[in-house]
Amino acid sequence: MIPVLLADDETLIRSALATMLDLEDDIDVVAHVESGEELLALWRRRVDAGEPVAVAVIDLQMAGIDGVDTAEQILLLTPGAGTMIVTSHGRPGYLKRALTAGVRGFLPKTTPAATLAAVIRTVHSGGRYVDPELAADAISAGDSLLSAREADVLELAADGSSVEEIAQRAHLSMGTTRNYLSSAMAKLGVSNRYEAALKAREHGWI
Amino acid sequence: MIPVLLADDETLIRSALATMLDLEDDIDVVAHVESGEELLALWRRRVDAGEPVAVAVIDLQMAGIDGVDTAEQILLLTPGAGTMIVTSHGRPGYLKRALTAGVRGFLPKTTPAATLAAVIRTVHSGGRYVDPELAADAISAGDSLLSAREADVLELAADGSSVEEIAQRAHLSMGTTRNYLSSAMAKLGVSNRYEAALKAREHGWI
DNA sequence: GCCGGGCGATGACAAAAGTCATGCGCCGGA
DNA sequence: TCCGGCGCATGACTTTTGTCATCGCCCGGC
Repeated sequence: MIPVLLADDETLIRSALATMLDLEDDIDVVAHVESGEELLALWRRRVDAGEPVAVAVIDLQMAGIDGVDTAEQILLLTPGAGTMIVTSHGRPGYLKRALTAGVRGFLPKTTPAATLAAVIRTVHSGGRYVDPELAADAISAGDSLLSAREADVLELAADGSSVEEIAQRAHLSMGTTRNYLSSAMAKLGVSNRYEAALKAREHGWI
Repeated sequence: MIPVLLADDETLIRSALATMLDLEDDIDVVAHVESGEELLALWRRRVDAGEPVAVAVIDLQMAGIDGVDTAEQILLLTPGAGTMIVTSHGRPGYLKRALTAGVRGFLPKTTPAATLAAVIRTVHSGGRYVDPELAADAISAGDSLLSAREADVLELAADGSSVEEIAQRAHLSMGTTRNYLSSAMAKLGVSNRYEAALKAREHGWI
């Protein structure tokens, strides 16, 4: 039996996944929780109790700490632990972040159900699995064109702030802020910061 | 047995929900599909074959026609049919749209799993169920402040288009477009269209 | 029958946003 | 050591936005 922990903030989905996985005879969903914090607490408790969990299946977007950060913390506690991310939004940037953090499975929620169990087994036995389409996207997307400051400023621009607000929040002058926005827009091939922010977000760069 | 049809574009979620619902002994998930179009086609086929489906459980956000539109079409085919919406994003505007369309169940995906089956039974027996929190939000949110054109124009502004593009797509002059944007911004209490679009979206008004 | 409000448009103006050239300091690689 | 790139900043300039006053048309309610 593979002891599995499940984290997803959508209770309905989480319960349904747990029910489905429990029908597999080599998978045991020991618990499911609704946040990264709870997952970490539970993971620690199981380790301390001498009943470690083998694989954590984590939703990418959750309130509080997100899926990748959660996985990162788990891997700090238990290097080589089996962690995998499940997500609705398959953005290449997240995949890259996840793989860098040491996550061994990355699946969009559009994956056929049978794949999930299969990937849990793969991850449990030390293997890796990344959704092929996402992998292709990530490869074609390549690295971020944006410099660190350009990305910062774009991120602050994403909620519709004025240059003045962005400048204040980034501790920059307004002129500098506009320069960064301008160069980010040029790199992304768009003509205003909102499009730039949207595009950068698509690429997973901010 | 209550014959149920399930539509959600996330295969993993859809299969998991189907598996879970099939464990209930009075619910029979006759099929699950990944789009509103497929759901409609299947619904029609079942009606023609004399084996009508009792309840359609539909995800709100899908590629192609969305959950509410799908439900609306179903209710056109089979007035009084049991339709319910399940969603990740509980925005009050959607709830209102859904109820107006005749949908009898509206649940966020954060609902406990047991509720889903219970609501299917409620809807099947002619009742209604709306998530209490969402209902409260919808009541406090109130009606849209925006006129039809203001909402149109804001929606077109949401992807970062210039006034010129918005004007073209809305078949308006640039001046008129700016006037609508301006009045929408005033009504929403913000100082640019991107903030306005974000705020309107939060309220479910666009 | 009149009034208000939505819809559509103009024109003029002020305020943001975006562009460009240019400057300085710092760091890291050739 | 020198060059290039990044980070940060100014200033001057153009374009795009946002605001406002004003106009006309049509519709629905009083």
